[in-house]
Amino acid sequence: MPKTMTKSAQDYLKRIYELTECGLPASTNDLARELEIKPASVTGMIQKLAAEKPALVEYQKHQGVTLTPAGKRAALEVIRHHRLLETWLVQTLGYSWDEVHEEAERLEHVISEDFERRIAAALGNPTRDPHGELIPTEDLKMPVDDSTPLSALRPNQSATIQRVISQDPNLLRHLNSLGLTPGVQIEITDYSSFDNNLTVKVGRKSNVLGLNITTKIFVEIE
Amino acid sequence: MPKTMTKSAQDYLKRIYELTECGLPASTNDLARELEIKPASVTGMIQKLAAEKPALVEYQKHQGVTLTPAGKRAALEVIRHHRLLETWLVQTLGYSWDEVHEEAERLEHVISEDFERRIAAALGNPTRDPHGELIPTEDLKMPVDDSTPLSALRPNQSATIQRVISQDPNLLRHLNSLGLTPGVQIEITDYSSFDNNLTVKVGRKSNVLGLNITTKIFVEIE
DNA sequence: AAATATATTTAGTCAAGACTAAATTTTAGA
DNA sequence: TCTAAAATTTAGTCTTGACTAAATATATTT
Ligand SMILES: [Mn+2]
Ligand SMILES: [Mn+2]
Ligand SMILES: [Mn+2]
Ligand SMILES: [Mn+2]
Repeated sequence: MPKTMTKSAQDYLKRIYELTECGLPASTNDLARELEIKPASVTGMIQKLAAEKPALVEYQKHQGVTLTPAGKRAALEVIRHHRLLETWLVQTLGYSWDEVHEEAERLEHVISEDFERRIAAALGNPTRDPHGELIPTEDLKMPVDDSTPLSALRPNQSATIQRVISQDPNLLRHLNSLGLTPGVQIEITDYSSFDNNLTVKVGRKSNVLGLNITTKIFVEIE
Repeated sequence: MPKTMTKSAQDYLKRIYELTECGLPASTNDLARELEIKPASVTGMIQKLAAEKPALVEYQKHQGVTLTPAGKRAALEVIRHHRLLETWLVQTLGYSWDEVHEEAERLEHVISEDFERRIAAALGNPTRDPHGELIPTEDLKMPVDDSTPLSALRPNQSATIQRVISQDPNLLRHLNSLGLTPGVQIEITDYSSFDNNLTVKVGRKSNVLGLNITTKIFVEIE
């Protein structure tokens, strides 16, 4: 593995991991948008990552990038740091799930492997972070997630919320106020085919949720 | 205050603070040694810090540097981070006092003010770190330390260890094994004027300590 | 199949922060 | 006080990772 890894390289690899989870290469433009870096700069960094020995990304001009095994390991290392940190900020310092992302984004690059092991052990080797995202294992395998988007459910189905994919603090606070957080049981009571709204019952309260929300909540059907 | 502050600038300011505690300006060479950076590079950075608006250091060629009020505030902010982090790593993650310095050295630059407040509160606003160093207050005042170097004590004097100024893990482990840690009561039973060795009683054990050690332990005389 | 629009890459620039080698002070010794 | 040593600064270079503007390749329309 490459001796040192800059914060920048780590952030690129992490984003490439996320963008290629669907199986397709990550495009320069998508990466640029996610990283908030101009496309020209992204091309430059991609070429550098591809030139490392061993290569961290597989790159062909105009065809996007994918991670090599070494790049994937590096990405999973950062993602493990990030998700353990978020979990730990929530559990031990009383952060709420909408406050942890930014902090973890900076800490993830500087903690030691020792620190990583200590917080993992202190938390009891958790498998999911506060948003329900799976935490890569210590040997850097990403567990498989078999959850379904809430948007795919229909009336009379029951489910448990597994994860919420959003880093938008406002949305997270909103969902929290509705009681829509990982672990919570829900039931679908209505569906409108016109706007794809779902009526979701949590406890004794019901809420009508649009696609913008239901595609971001993933559940396990019962 | 300057908008952003790089890790480098923070490390420079922290070292300048430490080197100027005695009242004298910090020399280029001393800074270079402490920072493990070549003197020529130190000159360059000093000039940059002096040119900031507001200036962070007072600098006259060949005369060394001192901190301006703004530079001192920035230094104390980093030192507060460092010492709170060390305390917290020891208290909540089971680090020993010889393991925390390196980790804190990296974390100190990336934690938010929110994080700082949270760990300070969780620790009960501690006044000293695991080495007994005073922690700057939230409003960035450095408490005064009235402790005496152990080397100044003579037979029949009793004292309590306040702080140990060393970042050398080997020395710290050695002192730990001798029971010479902050808070511990000691008594001087012998002194040799030839080599300045002191015989120090801790509990029921006695140890003969040379100047290399006795100048690094600070005590409160009883 | 052109023509246009979009995406991507190249070329050249910049700032930060380090380094080496050479020049210049300052300090200390004889 | 003059000289040699030590400390410090200057000048010029390098790497990293950004940026803009311009060139080129790919995709989408007509
Ligand atoms: Mn996150
Ligand atoms: Mn990050
Ligand atoms: Mn320390
Ligand atoms: Mn540091």
